[in-house]
Amino acid sequence: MFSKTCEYGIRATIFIASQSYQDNRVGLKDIAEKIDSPEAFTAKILQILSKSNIIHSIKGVGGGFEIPKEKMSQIKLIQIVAAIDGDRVFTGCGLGLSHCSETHPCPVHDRFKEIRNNLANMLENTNLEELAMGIKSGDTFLRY
Amino acid sequence: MFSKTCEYGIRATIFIASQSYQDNRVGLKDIAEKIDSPEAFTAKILQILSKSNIIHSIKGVGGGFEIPKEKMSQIKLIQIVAAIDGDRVFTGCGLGLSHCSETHPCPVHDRFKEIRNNLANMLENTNLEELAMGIKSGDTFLRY
DNA sequence: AACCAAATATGATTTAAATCATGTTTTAAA
DNA sequence: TTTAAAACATGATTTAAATCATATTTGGTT
Repeated sequence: MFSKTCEYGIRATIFIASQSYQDNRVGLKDIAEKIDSPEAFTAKILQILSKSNIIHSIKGVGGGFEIPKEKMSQIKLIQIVAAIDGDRVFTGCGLGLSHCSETHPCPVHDRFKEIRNNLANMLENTNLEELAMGIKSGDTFLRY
Repeated sequence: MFSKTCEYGIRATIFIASQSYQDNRVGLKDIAEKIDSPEAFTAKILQILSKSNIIHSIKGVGGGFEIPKEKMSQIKLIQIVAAIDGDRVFTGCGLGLSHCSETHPCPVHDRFKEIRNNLANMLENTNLEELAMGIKSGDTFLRY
């Protein structure tokens, strides 16, 4: 569904949010460990997220990553996915046609449109705060 | 969503069905051309489909691939996907956790379950015959 | 000002998926 | 019974995604 880059990106963002929620700034090493991801690869992903203004980074000693508490409920899953994977998931043809469209549809065009709309709605309506809550309460997990 | 292998596989199967519908056996070259796929790669995929009993192959001069008309409405999209991509699409975690489950869920577990169920239902309820019809009537396309 | 811990930037390597190439087997027809 | 057209089988190569490695910049601390 999503690229691994995107999967790690979502997990990292949720972890950062769950920590920021209790005013805890976190560093790369900690993030990579807590979401079980390769450190150097994760660093790159965090930079994308940082440039996309989804997370905030602070350089230097005592630096790290954080997300302002008041922004959490505004950040939707779709922003993370869009920043990393682009709109591939939402617009790409289910059968890989490069010019699949309403006027030139593949055989599963309409059926897929519905699935993709479901997905898009879900991503648009899910915010970081709710996801971070599950981690904080121990109901959901970011590794294994 | 699906691997390219699977996308080509679905397209090839639909094309074969649309031709078998009018008692037309088709060969590799023709298939690859009509669905715009690399020939040698397509050959491998057709072998998977053949071994999975989704398509029928005939060797030798005048041979090719076909699907018995009476089977078409019985073959569902999900069989093709399962034969090529396995159950990855239906069971895999949305965030890439290897042991995501009801008792150890990722933060989007329930939300994704719904999407995946939608997808599975669609694939289970879509048969080859209906898809082949769209091609035959010129309403849908298998290339570009 | 010097130092160190952090993020940032960039490029190299590895891995898996996709693609290509080549030889083997089967079968109808001449 | 030879030939040719087809599928089948297997391995090599290419490509893109994922991962690793290394050097640079930044900013607080001493």
